[in-house]
Amino acid sequence: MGRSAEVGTDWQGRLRSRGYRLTPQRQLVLEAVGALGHGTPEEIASAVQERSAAVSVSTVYRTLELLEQIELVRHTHLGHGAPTWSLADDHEHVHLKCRDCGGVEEVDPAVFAPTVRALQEARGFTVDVGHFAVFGRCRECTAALGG
Amino acid sequence: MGRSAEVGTDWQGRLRSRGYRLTPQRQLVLEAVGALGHGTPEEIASAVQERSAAVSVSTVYRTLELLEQIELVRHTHLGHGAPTWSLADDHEHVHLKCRDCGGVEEVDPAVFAPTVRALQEARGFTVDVGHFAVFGRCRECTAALGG
DNA sequence: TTATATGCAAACCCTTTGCAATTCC
DNA sequence: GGAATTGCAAAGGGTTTGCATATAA
Repeated sequence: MGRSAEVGTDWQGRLRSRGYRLTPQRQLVLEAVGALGHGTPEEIASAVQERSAAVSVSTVYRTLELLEQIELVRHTHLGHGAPTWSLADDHEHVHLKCRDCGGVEEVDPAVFAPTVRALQEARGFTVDVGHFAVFGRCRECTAALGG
Repeated sequence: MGRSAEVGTDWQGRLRSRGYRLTPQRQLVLEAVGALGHGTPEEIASAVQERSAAVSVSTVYRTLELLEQIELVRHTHLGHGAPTWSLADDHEHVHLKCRDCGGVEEVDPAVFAPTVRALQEARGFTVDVGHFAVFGRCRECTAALGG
């Protein structure tokens, strides 16, 4: 949380080259995602509004969708609530979500390499390991179960 | 879809032994999940209502939660919409969801064995492979991308 | 100038909740 | 009889949409 990342320098070009306009809102959203590291649309909207009062939530949603299309940001589903957004070129990782305590830990995507390879070969399916969290029970909660 | 499964015979005992009551609504929900194979709360409610007109949606939600606690049903998040519920003792599988066409295919959980083992050893994290779908791009959509 | 982007408010989907009436045990 | 369960309707979170206004190019 709060780990900040640099926004890449080519974002203006990525927008322009596809005929999209460069607006203050888009810049602010992109910077907020970078500054937050992870954030829900609500959190991103708050961060943006600290800098510019009246940026609407709809604009945040529309902007995130747009920025995702041009691969500047991505989002992950951690569970029931809102998804969390981060910069696309930030260090990728997989989220482990505990069913009992609700805690989220991060793990290197390399752990999934054998599975990713197997699905590619068996099904021609190219996995995006980070999009959904991995669900289960963490060490502490397993221990607390007393088993 | 629509693949039906038998509801186990001990469900009445599982409810009673924990002090829960046996109600027509609970039986109907459980049977509907079995008959549907997979279903969203909305779909389950519809199926139930064909048999008994005025079973409310709230009851379906409350019942699914209860039946999950006593491990008679389980649910999976396939993406943005409502989760899909199935019988707990039905053949377990992992869902592969395509980012482009939105299609869902099923795969044997055994594919995840190496990853599950690695997470257990490295983190003490016990994975429930079926709870979230695996996201990516299916063979057809990859081909359609033109190489 | 004008198509694109925004703000606002209302609508939307999915789910939960409070409460009075019902029902299982 | 009394606690557990239900139905209803309202509220809740998260997200999308229609439309008039504003603005980047």
